[in-house]
Amino acid sequence: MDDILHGLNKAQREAVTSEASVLQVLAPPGSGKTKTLTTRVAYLIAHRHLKPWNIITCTFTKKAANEMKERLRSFIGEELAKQIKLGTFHAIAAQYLRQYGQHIGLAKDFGIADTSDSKAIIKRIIKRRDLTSEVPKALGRISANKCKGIESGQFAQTAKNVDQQEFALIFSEYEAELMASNLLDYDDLLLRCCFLLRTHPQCVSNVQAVLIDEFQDTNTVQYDLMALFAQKRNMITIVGDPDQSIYGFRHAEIKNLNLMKDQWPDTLTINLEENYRSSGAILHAAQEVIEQDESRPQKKLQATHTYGLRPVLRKLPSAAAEASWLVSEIGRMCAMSGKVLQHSDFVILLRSAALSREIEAALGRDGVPYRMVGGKKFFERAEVKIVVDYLQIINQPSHSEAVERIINVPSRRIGDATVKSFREEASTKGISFWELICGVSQDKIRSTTKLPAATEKGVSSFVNVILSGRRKISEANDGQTSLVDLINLVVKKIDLQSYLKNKYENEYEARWSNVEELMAQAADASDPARLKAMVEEDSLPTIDGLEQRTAGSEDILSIFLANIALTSSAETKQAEGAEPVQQVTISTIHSAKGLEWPVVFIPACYEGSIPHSRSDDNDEERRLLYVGMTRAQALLYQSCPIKDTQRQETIMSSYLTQPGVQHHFEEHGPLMSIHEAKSLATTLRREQPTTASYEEGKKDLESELDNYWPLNGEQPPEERAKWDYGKATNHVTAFGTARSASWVASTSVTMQQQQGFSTASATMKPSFGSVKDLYDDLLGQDRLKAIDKKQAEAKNKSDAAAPKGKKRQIEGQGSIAGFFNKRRRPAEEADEADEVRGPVGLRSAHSDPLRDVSNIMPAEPPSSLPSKPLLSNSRQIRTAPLRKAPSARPSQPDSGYMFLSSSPRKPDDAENEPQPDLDEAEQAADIPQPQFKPASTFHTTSLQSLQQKPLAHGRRYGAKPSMNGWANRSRK
DNA sequence: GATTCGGGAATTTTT
DNA sequence: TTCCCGAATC
Repeated sequence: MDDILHGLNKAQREAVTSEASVLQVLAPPGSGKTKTLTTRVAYLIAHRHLKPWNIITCTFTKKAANEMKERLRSFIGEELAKQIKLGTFHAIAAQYLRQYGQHIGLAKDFGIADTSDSKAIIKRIIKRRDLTSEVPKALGRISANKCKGIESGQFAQTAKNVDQQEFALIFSEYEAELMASNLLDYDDLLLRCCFLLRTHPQCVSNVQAVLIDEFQDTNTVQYDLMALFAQKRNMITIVGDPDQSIYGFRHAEIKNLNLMKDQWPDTLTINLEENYRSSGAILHAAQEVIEQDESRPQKKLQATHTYGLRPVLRKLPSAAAEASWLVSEIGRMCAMSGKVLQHSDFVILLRSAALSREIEAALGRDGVPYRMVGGKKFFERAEVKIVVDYLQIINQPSHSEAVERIINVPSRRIGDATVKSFREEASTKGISFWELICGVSQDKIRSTTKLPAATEKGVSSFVNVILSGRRKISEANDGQTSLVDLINLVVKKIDLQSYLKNKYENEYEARWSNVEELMAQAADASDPARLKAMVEEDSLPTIDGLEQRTAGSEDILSIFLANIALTSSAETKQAEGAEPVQQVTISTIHSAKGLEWPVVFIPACYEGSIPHSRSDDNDEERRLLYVGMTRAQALLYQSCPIKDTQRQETIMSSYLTQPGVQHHFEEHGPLMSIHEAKSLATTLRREQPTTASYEEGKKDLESELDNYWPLNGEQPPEERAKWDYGKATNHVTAFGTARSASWVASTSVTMQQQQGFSTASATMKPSFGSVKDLYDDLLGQDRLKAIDKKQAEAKNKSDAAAPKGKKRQIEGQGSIAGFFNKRRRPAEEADEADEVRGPVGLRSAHSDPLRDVSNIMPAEPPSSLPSKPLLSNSRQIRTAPLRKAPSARPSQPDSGYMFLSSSPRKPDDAENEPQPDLDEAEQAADIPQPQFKPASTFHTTSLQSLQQKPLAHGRRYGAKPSMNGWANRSRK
């Protein structure tokens, strides 16, 4: 008992051990939700003597399911853990349908239609009927209805206006086509399972407990399914957080929380309130954002960490600049943190996967290893999909979608027209597409479709591939089924290698390695031990008097394919004993849910991206940003290019420009003094960096500061010089100066402020300028030369060795002088720019800030103090007022930086606040926290596989984003 | 007449 | 990458 409960706080413990039959655990991000749920499962088994195979646990993503499985394994051991029915709603539903589907007239080998199948079907219906509906809209509408449990017949009866009737037609034809191909779409899996459990409650008569993760994301059908799973004993535990509801587009119903209370009036609700993940500064900022939603009930959120480093909100000239800044910050943080941070500690969270382009390119340029999660999935990559489609058809030839998709891949001179004719013929003859072409090629059917000789040959070669595949399976039935052999057969028969070589030329290797990856996975799945485990895991407990169809080894292909359809991520298993690959993660915010990283970047924070222009639920977009922000443990970066990818001016996301938000952010990356590096390590519960390791890390750094890109989002001088040559005068009149080297010149802020009134930076607090001035001056005068000197030395050194990352080195800067001039203009040189800069009013007050600090320090801290505690009745950690700073600012640069960055706690705290400080953080450190293990839990792109298999072709993380396809474009 | 090929445009989030 | 269009090609 103690073992299991060890390390839980009071509320978590209460939730885990609760006697309540129906239990809701509501919990903010980072409060150990999933941990609580997992522990409860273990507790139910160990102390309530529930049988693992009678417990159903549903998650929303495969990833979450795997995480939980992993954790359970360490809790109750491999044996027990694998017997728990744990998976996504869809996976569990599919399991029930495979085993009991015959009771509702479902064929055993039903296929699962993925989105592209569904789209293709709808598209065809619309074309055939000459309708005006748009495919994605129709699909969404179909899904919306299905999620609410409305079937096509029902809808047709209530359809009134033309629009509804047209949709009713699409809906019912869509259903008919699925049926004809023996396919279930994602919604069908849930719906049919509901139907099964309603009509045959015996199927779940064994179920003792049902647990649901991320309950706020359930839709109506999933809710029903949950209730049906639990119908015998009504033992339900859910965990969730309405603030993290980001699946409205998938018809999630937050109402389900209340519905549950209505349905089971004795539902017990337990709130978890303590956040163990993020630094106080990050929580404050995130809280400020989520509280903009006024319809939202107030909630407690208690930070357990120190305030830490303030989040960063950075402006940059363009998406490309943003990407390159981001990559340089990753490098800088790795170096400046005294070895506390490494690549795998960073994640880049995107609103949409398409935003990854520039970032992948920038990472590639600097040779930073990365992997992409979400976005294009492994099994949807064209070359993989081809093979998978062949397998689908071999497994189940009635899968007409797949047939149509690849009958002409590689080209067999079977074009759209032929396909269309076949399709129509098949439907008039009442047979499937496959049956038709099979008959035609064997001269058993006289086709009405006229075929040229070449096409006819193409058809029979296609049929041949499928038939030999099927033969292979039936032969293998008595011996060993080998998926790998099957794949090899397909690959050979269609000569996939030549096809890929032709089509992708220089990308061929990467493509082919994806196919190899698929084979590796197939090999993995057909390993006898693994196969046995798979079949076992896939089986439900037997129930007396209920006929069950069991999976045999001949079903390995079915199971393999079903797994593919229900898998968002193909995890590449880490080779045992191998060093985990250190790589940065790129992910969509949606896919990052439930996970955490030490450092989080959220780029492209502008209107249209987040909130997304296509979204109609502003609150959900805000929650999405909140989810993104709260993934961060120690450091959060948000950024906004002032021009988007189309070079259009952007407006910063309104969530970040609301009054009260901006002062939670720093305008540039942290200075990362050794003190800050130590505090970072504390938040992460890692070993403190030593002075030696800190200095060591900095050695090879090009710049110790986030100072290359001007804070106002303009181009840095060098880049401007490139682009604006000859147009400089315009800029002088419009912006004050073309040389807006705001990053270092002591006076640049003056200019920025003037500019601020006419640009987005108007939200900037004027007083903040002086702080920045001081910052700049310190840099300029005290530290700068030393830094540069060291850098120049380092540079000389590294020049001798092979220089890495030369992207920002400036041409003709062989001399150190050139380096100084261009990279870090010393303050005295910057003065000459003043003339162009105009009024210097503000500047006069602190022309010598080093001597006269008190003059420029505002009486009250301008911006760094959160306006209010997160909640009035909770103990909060605050930053110290800056006013203490002058005295705290001795001549040693280090402490000066410390104070400027305003992140570490100040002596004031001790007097004013009951401080949950280091001591408490250390207490918290005793609590074992959910540790995310990126390398083993994530989908890995082929880029990783490229790295793991030493590449034959010498291109690792190449100079271009080789996998996202955009590379095609730049290829001539 | 059908197929292929090239160029240009658009691309939310997930099971 | 996919989709669409129109022109070149079989």
